[in-house]
Amino acid sequence: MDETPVRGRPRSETARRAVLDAALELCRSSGYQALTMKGIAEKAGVGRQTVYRWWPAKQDVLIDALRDLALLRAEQLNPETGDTLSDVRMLLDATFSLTTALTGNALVGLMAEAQHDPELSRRLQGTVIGPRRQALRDLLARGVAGGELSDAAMSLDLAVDFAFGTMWYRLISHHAPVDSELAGQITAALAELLRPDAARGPVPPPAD
Amino acid sequence: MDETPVRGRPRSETARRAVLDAALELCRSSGYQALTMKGIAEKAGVGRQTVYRWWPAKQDVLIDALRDLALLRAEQLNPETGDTLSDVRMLLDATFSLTTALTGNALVGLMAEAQHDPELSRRLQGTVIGPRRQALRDLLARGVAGGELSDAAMSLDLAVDFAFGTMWYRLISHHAPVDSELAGQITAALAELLRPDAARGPVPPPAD
Amino acid sequence: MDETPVRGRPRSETARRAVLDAALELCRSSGYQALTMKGIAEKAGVGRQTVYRWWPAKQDVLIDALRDLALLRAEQLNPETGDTLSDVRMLLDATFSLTTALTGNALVGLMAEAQHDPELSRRLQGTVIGPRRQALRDLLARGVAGGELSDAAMSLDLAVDFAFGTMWYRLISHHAPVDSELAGQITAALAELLRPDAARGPVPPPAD
Amino acid sequence: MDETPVRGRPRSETARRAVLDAALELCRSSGYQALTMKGIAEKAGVGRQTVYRWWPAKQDVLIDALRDLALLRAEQLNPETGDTLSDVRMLLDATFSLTTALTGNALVGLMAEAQHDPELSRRLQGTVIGPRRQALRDLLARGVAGGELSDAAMSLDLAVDFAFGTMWYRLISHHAPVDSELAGQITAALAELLRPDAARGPVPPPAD
DNA sequence: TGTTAACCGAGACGGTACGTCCTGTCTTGGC
DNA sequence: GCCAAGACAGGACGTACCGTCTCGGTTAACA
Repeated sequence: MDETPVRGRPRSETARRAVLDAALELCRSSGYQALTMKGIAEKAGVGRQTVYRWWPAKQDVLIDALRDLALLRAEQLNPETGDTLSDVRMLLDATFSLTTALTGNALVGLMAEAQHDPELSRRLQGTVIGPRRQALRDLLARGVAGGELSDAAMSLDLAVDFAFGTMWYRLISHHAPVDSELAGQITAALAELLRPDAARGPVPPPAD
Repeated sequence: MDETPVRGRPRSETARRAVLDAALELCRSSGYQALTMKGIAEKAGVGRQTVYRWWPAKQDVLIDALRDLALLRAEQLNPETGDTLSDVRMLLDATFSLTTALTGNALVGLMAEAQHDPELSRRLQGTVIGPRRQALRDLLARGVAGGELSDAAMSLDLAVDFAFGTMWYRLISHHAPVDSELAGQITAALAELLRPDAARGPVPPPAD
Repeated sequence: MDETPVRGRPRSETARRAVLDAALELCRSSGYQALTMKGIAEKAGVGRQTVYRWWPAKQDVLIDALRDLALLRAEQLNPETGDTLSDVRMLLDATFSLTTALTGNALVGLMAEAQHDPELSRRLQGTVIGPRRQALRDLLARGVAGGELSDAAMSLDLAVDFAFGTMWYRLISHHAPVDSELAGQITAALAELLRPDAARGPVPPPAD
Repeated sequence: MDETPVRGRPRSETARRAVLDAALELCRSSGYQALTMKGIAEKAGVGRQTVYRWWPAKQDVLIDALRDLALLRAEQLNPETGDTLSDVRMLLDATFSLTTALTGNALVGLMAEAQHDPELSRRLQGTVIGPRRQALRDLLARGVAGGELSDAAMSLDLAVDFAFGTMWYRLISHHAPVDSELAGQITAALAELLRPDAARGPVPPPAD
């Protein structure tokens, strides 16, 4: 293979972990806005240049940290229990369990930052948002194909929006927890909305 | 009454409007993170102290700006057309129309900032989030009371989460617009979920 | 007059003095090399920007500080006691008394820095070096014109070099003090070298 | 003898020369302040550790480089032509010829650095300054002993200060060259000041 | 003719000063 | 008293260099 020959002192895994851990912890305790490259370096007991050497900005540190976490718990995006609704519930459960207190601030802060950083937005879509969204949609589509579900009355895209929208809404607003019970409730609601015999109800008149 | 006798030069309405407009415009064009008290003052052509005199922080400027906007369009949170679903749709329409390009950044940025600012969180709940949420819930509750809807299969709170969660999700993620069509789709979905003859389907077993 | 109308908060004389004093003191105690803009600001209890606002680099701070000192003691470069040698001695005395422990480091450091900073070199020549040198040369020239001295055997320029060269040599090398006694000895030597009846001795053959 | 048996790869003379040359050249072209261990290593095409292994600081590199140069041209500190003034002139010539463009920056920079580094000061005195100074003084003392010169009117120490002070003054201030002509002029002046029949002139009154 | 140990390059490491920018406060003159 | 201007103390930014360290490779004297 074209394994580039390593020259010079190899990268310190200790420093890498210390930085990622410090970033998540600081983000949890003080919030995304207060998160600072300098603060990360000091908390991690690491030189400032060591942070900048590997991550251009605090967003990159956080994304790496989140990816590390996700990899650890990447049970599976595609549970395949045979039953579509069970698969849905397991996917939602697994997803919700990633939105812990440790990661909540980071996720919301990153999403906010992405409002005016298209590149960051693209990366978040590609790593954090997109795969989960696609996985759920695929599950539902499989259910439709198998006859368990029907998208006659409601588009699958909107169904997915319902599920993850509720999650984000609660993550942002904190008016209710994002837990396993919510996963069950959402699964039940999706079952209702996509039940095979559903017919689209009468659409209310436009609001003009 | 205790009308405090005004002394000295009265506050300049011109400066006030210039500051609020500058804040929203800068937030729109450069994002919440890049928004700066100094930047607001310069864009508004106003001394820095003039901004600090009336608003302690950039959040306060934005909240005031948003309130001004909302007041302008506060047709009503409670349309009362006689038909619950029509009322719901109108409320959603009115709400969605406030999440324009001009305000989207500000809303999301404020919500992110509120993650670690309980006071800000409280104020947002009291002004931006809470009233709309309560208004929708009240509409649905009235529909249940009138027999048009039923909360047998799904709690009204979760129904509200579906509606506004989808809105926030799209505001954050930009994968689909927040428009009148969405208002119609959500209304239809709510009608389905809360239809009087709905029965809660079998809940899938827990994932553990 | 075109007195520009002052706008905004006026410059703080307190801060100015604190910076100049801190710079000289730090230069004295730790040396020119260790002198730092950051260090100056901290020692002066002043924001870093306040230093940079008025002085681009540490050299500029030092030059200002030295100028302040020199102005305070600028009795006169041209004593005019009637007797040329007395004038010479007074000029040397006044000059040597400026090369205190407080300023020695600064002077030498600045001169060293000027080795590769033509602009700094020019400014030092114009403020610190040149005027003194010119004043001494003028005094000697006046003595020659008055018949008290003669430049037959030795150019006045070299005579000036002898006087100030010895001063700088001792400032740099510290092998002997730069004090009033030295002023007397140099004056006597100059009197000898420039005595009216001096004739240039036989020049030794070139070394080749 | 205690010749430690050399084991392993011997020190690279190539690297040593490259470092010394790079240091002098960088000091000449960019000045002492801008001289950097990193810069030296890179210019020399040598690892940074190779520089630090042999020289603790940039001063040490320069001193070694200067010593190498001096050794090459160490014609002699003690010419012994039989005539004291000729000897003096040859010594000054040899000394001045070392203060080339290549070494001027290094010398002045080192002297400035020595202001607050007693150890460096001591080493410079022992290698660069002291021996030359002592050699000149010895020459003059020999002349006094032989009756060619007299220290009745002026101490030999001050005479030495005149000679080397002028050199340093011009090295620092660049207002005139340090060349063979200067050596001749200084020799003539010393002959005048130390001529056997000189009598100390009337000392001007103290300035106070 | 291997062994072997010091050499050498490269470059990551924890630090620190750089000069810039923004913060929130203050202090002017003018309106 | 409000307003613009702008100086103030403070702190984070991202860059550059410091001196130390830790790698893989090289190389020459010794065995």
